[in-house]
Amino acid sequence: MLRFHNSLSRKKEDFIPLEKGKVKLYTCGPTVYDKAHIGNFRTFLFEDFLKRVLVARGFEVFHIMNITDVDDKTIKKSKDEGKPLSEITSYYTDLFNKDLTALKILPADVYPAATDHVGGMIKLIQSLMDKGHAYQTGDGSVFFSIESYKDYGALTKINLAGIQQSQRVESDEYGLDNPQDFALWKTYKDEDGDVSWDSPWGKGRPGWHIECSAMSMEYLGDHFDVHCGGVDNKFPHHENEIAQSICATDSPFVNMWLHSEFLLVDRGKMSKSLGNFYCVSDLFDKGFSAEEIRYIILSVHYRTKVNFTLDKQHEAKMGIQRILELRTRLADLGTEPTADFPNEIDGFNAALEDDLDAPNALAVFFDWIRTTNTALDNNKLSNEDSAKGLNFIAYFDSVFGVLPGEQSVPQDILDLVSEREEARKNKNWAKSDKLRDLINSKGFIVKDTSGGQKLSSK
RNA sequence: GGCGUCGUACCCAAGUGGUCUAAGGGAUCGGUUUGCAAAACCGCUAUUCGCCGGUUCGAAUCCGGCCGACGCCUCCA
Repeated sequence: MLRFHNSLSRKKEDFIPLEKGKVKLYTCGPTVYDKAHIGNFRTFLFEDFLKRVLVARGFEVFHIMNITDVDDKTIKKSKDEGKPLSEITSYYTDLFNKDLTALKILPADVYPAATDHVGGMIKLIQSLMDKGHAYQTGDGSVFFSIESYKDYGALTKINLAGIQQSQRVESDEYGLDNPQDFALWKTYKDEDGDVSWDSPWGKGRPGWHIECSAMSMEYLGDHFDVHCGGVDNKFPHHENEIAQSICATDSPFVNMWLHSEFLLVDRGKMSKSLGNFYCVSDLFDKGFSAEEIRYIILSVHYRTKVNFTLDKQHEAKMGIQRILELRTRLADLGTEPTADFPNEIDGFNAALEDDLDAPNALAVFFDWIRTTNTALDNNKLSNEDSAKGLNFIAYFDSVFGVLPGEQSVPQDILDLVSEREEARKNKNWAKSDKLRDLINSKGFIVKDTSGGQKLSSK
């Protein structure tokens, strides 16, 4: 039985989907105004891990990730660069997709864009107006009245009386019934340029929170299973989403809220001035592989802050190497086809099912690796055991995605290896060692085993 | 000020009332193996879980205080 820590109850709860065997999943996507950084991808990798675990445990997952392509930041960028909003957002959406693919993140079923769903948002706002949960201010904007929803603050246990008043009061926030009321529809301002839609409340654009409500409901229905995001989205974003969704539909909204913790770099927030601000492409430039990035991030529990440092690459590299090493040993041993797994898979699954305890799952897996290596050393592994082991490794990787694909070896390396073979036959150790160094300098590791030379990439 | 998370070996990191004299990984050193290496395996590295009290037959795990780190309350994942 899968259990997840539900942010609503702050407890681990048994996961029971609304429809048996199927999971409706909504994850907050990027605002496409700039390159996404490694912190953003901590969350996307957590969500990918969640999805992979659900799939591995036999669930059919229907996954929606929105693209926020209209908001203050995108509009500002478009103005600053003097380009149409759509040009900016499609450029950064493409970059985002490239990063997702590069990091082996399984694609969502649909990536709805906010600008394609303004109609749905207007309907929701209308419903809120009709039911008295929303009101229009003097300048034409529409706000949600948090006092109209008695359970407001359930997610973050927010104490409205004690909340610190924002120092800043924007023009469209004049005339609010309650300073914490949030915008559903923002009336048109000159700086919005040509970004506007017509609505029953005049020309304008939607507020941020309403887009997730509209798009999740459009694809997943009023009531669905899981909604994820980073912790910083709990308030106000998710709190507001819950309020407006429930008030608009009079239906329960989301059963299970999962939030991933922050990624820190050098123990603090990333900042461009400190030079510790990394985009995915920056890390690739520094020689990180996608698998190493995944390993570093996934080897820490999603509700624990992860401190990203460049020196963790080595740890990741070694861990991955250890797994690949065993995979090669098993494949070399020979196999007898079987669909079974080693018994250790039970402990592995138990860890995953206990609120995605990846570190524990890794511990179980590495324990098994040691046991299996010992058995191999003692010639105590059958071909069937070997096949089971390979199945386990494949299953492991279907969840973690940290094993690189087979890499072809260039011909010049193969030539050096056969030259070395010749030298070894003649016990010309000096030449053999020299060739080993040369091969090493070209990015490959050669090992001498009882079965001859073995090549692997560094 | 309000809300919240966290502090476990040299480093990373699980565990959250007894099976904990605390998993797993990385690193170091020693050993087996090897032409030498590499890989693999074995051993060493926390009687202790930020500090101080308390509850309990029993606490890393619960409660209180203190110290320290971090986050949200500003359309930042």
